[in-house]
Amino acid sequence: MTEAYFPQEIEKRWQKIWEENNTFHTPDNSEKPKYYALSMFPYPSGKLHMGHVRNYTITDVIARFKKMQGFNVLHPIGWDSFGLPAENAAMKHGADPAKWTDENIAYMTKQLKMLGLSYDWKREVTTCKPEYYKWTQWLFLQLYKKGLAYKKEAAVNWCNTCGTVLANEQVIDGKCWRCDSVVEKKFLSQWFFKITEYADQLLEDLEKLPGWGDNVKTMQANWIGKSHGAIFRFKVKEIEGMEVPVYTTRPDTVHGITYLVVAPEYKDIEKLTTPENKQAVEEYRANARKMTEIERLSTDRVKTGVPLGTHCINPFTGEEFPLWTADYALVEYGTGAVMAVPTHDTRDFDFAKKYNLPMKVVIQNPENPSDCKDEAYTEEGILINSNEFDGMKNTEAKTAITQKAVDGGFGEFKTQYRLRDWLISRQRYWGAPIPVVYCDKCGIVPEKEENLPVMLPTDVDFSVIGKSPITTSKTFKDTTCPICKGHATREMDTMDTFVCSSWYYLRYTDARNSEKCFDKDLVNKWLPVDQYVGGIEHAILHLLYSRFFTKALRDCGLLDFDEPFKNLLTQGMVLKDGSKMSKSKGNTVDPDEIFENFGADTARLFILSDSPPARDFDWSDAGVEGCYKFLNRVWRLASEGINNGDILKDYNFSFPLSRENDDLVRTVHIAIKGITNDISNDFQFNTVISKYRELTNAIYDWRGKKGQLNGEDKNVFTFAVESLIKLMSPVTVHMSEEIWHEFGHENSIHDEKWCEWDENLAKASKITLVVQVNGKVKDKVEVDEGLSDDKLKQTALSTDKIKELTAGKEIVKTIVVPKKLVNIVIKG
RNA sequence: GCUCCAGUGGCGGAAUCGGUAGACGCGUUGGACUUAAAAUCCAAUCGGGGUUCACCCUCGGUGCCAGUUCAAGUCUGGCCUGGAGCACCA
Repeated sequence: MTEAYFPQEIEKRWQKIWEENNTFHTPDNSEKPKYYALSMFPYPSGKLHMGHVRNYTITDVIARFKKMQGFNVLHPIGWDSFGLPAENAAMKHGADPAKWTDENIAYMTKQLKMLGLSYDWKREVTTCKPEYYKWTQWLFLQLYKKGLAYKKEAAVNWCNTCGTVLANEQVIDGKCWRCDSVVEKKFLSQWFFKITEYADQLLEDLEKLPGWGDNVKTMQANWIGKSHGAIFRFKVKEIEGMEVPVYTTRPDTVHGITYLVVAPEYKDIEKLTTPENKQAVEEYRANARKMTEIERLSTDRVKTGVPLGTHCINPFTGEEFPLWTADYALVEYGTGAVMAVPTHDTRDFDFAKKYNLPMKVVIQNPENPSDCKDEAYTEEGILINSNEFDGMKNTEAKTAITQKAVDGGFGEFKTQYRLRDWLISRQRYWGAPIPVVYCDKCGIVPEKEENLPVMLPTDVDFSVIGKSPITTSKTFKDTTCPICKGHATREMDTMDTFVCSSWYYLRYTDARNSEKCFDKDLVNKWLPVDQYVGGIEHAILHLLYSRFFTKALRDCGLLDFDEPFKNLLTQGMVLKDGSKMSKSKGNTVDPDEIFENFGADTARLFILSDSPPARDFDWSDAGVEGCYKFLNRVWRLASEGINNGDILKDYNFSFPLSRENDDLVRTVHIAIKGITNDISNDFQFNTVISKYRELTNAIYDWRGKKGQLNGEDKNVFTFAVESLIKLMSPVTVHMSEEIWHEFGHENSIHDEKWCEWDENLAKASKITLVVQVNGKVKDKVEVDEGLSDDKLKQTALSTDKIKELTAGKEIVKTIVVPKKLVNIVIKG
């Protein structure tokens, strides 16, 4: 065995052998229990970045560890390959998005293989290939049949730079998630998925996910935004038979209403406007349309509005109050109208102050009454000025008042969600075409399943500006109606790429099936994913959509489970010099360079070593070198062992051993136990790696003390080094394999069983007893493991130091913590 | 404003149940080897004070203030700071 460690040569060689031997193929039929380890699949942007390296290394180590523990592990990879960057690149360079995408996939595949990842490449999926998007379209049709896909005219988010609409989830701070441009509102007819129908399930089933972080779960819960309240319907005084319904979470304040607000886009607003007010209202509405989302939704903005001239009647009091329009009411939420109680709502208060509208206090804290002149009182309290409800606690009044409305026929209890339906149409080329046609006679007609896939046309002109390139195709638009065979035109929009990524994890179970989306038995056998690993940026988007898809497909009879991802690990970002790696900051580290200079094993080891997976990780060049040195140290231990004849082909030793050898064997067992627990317990790879180092240090120390090794020593030494190599094998996949073979083994170390430990050996023969006086450490004594509590107490009390400290003092009590510590409580 | 997460040496971070705070590493300093360098190895490294000064003793220390306890980084209450998410959602 060479004395020097040459990772590049070793890594290339083993990668080739593994590929030839099909080492990481996953059989569908196996006696072993299944384990599905999954990384969020990449967008083929061109090259891997360190975030990918971290993500895939974490999942790979988990997959390998589980495999060694005896599971049949599914660990697949694929490409989320539809999307704007390919199309933008095509427009810029006049290339074909398909070609651009294929080239990127080819390059990144090479990089993934260089990282030594244990993927079953036979299950690779690529969402932009017809054999995949055929099934994306097929699933769309299933949702359509279920009434979960529908088209409607709505106020939607429009990104002018990307030239397409966006889902609510893709608007961050009023800006496009991709290009950061300010998003506008447009009224367009678009395709939606009815995710709101699953709002309650999506919320409640979060409780079925103890393996998800609280941060992700609360983000989803907040996004769904369930609230309890009431609908009240107010008669319009001036218009016979006309009513304005409002949604409120504060029915208890209904006696304090002094005006009512409808959104500028409210459907009946023109009817509700008197001729005298028409001009002002029209101007206000036009102005609101012009404003961006950001301007409109800014909370710091001074509220504005104009009166409509009409009035509503409060059915609880008979009072009349004016109707206004103001853009602080949102047309998409609730009923689009708000009952305003300035005394008990800060927004209504601000508005009422500005326009000098009346206020009426109806809730009061009896101990500290407020007149609500300076600010709204939004806390709990007792009702006043509320007729028969006076004196009631407001929490109880919510129910009582709503009940009165129910009984009177002018209201009901109502649960409301913030979640909106998922807008999936995109006015872009590089996506899965929505498989519907518009027939001159039959209207909207879904494409027949046997006609799938609806192929993306290739005769398109990418140089067009201001419209989707797909519209330039001469072959795509005109078609025949599947029902009447008459003339029809195809839907020109494609699907949001998040639709493609909402089901890819299902396709891996049966990736090559050309007859079906997936085999039902296979999908139910492999799913749910046992461990999903990816970035926190998908906390709402991809993870919420996938959960919705799973539930919807379950209801279509395609799946037997409710939740796709049993455990979720959201890995932290990879930072450099304290900030996120990015091209614009110029602080990126190229994985290729690291592979070339240090090898993939060093990269894998380092990316796991310094921080727990969920935390951000600061890349440091010194840290990489430190890991490289450590691997050299392990390599030397093995190569010197072989070259000196200290490594035996098989080890074999029996107890009792000499003291030092016994200690080393115990150290190995302690390491096996610790490393196994650390991986099993939230994948604490940073402490796993520190334990690799501790074990390595211990073996070095032991050998340093021994000098020449005798027969028993060689057996123990071989056991120790071989255990170390095996424990490291999920991380340093190539080096461990190389050393394993140098030690004379014929099989792959990756087919080996994980190391086991003996509980009796996984502890030191001696323990350090800590002796405290009044809770402060005063002395430490080496004692044999397994002494009784009484014996420990006696030992503690009999040391010179403790005798001195306790002399002449009263010992109040003595607490013994078995195998650890004695605390002596003294007085005086 | 609301919600969640975090706060430990010069740095990344350790510390099952409340039981030796700072594992392991990075960095720094000193030393060995060497003509020299690289590599490697050894040692020191939370702060203040003391001392008979390689040992040792003592006090303080996990964002802040209280509390529970024989014992608190860990539990409880109240704050402060940073990060993330949501935000005119009635």
